[in-house]
Amino acid sequence: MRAAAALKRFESFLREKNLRMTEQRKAILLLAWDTHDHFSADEIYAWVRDQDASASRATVYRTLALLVEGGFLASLQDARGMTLYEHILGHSHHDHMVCLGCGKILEFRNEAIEALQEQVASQHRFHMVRHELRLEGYCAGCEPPTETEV
Amino acid sequence: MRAAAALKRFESFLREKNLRMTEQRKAILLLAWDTHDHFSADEIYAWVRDQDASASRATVYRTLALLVEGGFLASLQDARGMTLYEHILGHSHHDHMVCLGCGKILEFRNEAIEALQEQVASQHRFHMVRHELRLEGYCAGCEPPTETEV
DNA sequence: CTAGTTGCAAAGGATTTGCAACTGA
DNA sequence: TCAGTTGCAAATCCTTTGCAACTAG
Repeated sequence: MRAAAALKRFESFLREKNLRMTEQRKAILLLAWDTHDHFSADEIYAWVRDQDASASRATVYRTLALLVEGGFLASLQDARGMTLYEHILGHSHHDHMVCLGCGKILEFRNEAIEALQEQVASQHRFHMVRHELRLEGYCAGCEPPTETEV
Repeated sequence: MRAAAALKRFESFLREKNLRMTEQRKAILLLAWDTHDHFSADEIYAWVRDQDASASRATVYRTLALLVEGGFLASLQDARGMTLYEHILGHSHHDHMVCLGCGKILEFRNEAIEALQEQVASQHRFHMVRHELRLEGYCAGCEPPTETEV
């Protein structure tokens, strides 16, 4: 989904909740749509500050929470447990491989795994609303550490 | 694996790294083996304090990190993002369903999902060392929130 | 107008760290 | 003995919150 369309959806989302569209909220949504990478709260805060030096971290965190709630962004954890975000509206769900060497995050989607998750959940009469699958290891460019490096 | 066996392994692990077995480390390992539930750093700290009122949180955190490194414990995130631990040595790997209603954590294991993960990783020339699969939703005893409750 | 929003600064909560006193091997 | 360990308190890091001044609708 393009940024303009996402923005329209965000406006509807806010209207339905009797919340207001503000300059900061608009800027944060657009910045999130501008990157195809995963970003941290602090990174997007820096980008917001580039546009508006008076913006606060508080607003960034409040807006990120809204965007996650509305299904615009998804959050995930990087190798060190830090929260990262990515825009997902209009994108198909995917899972992540996190490289413990360089920190790079690879995305993948596997229909069979998705289907099996649904199956497992329903077997346990569990009403699944989301899931997170993270594979940790070393990407093609990074060697796993050897015994002696420990 | 029984507590006594785990303790022996912990001793070997420490010896190999030129670290020492201490009363606190022993107590923490045994307490971790005493529960079949997931526990937080603060919970095990409270249990340690029951035995030795002078023990410190710092030691608990340091020891938990050691136990995770040695493959004695695994860590996972609960519904609120808090880190929980569980003892895993000698237990087969499993994944988790986290109830957003009551916080309960259900365990499951699905061979097909495990196999597919391996397959996906190797397709991407990714050397997987561990993975975490978490399904979030509502367990059989908890109703999903309705629209109006939001 | 006025409920919702913001920036600020302070609070929060989990975890880590520096350090001097201890202790296991 | 002496490198490794501990408890303490302070420090960190990320995130949330109270509040008075703003602002969208």
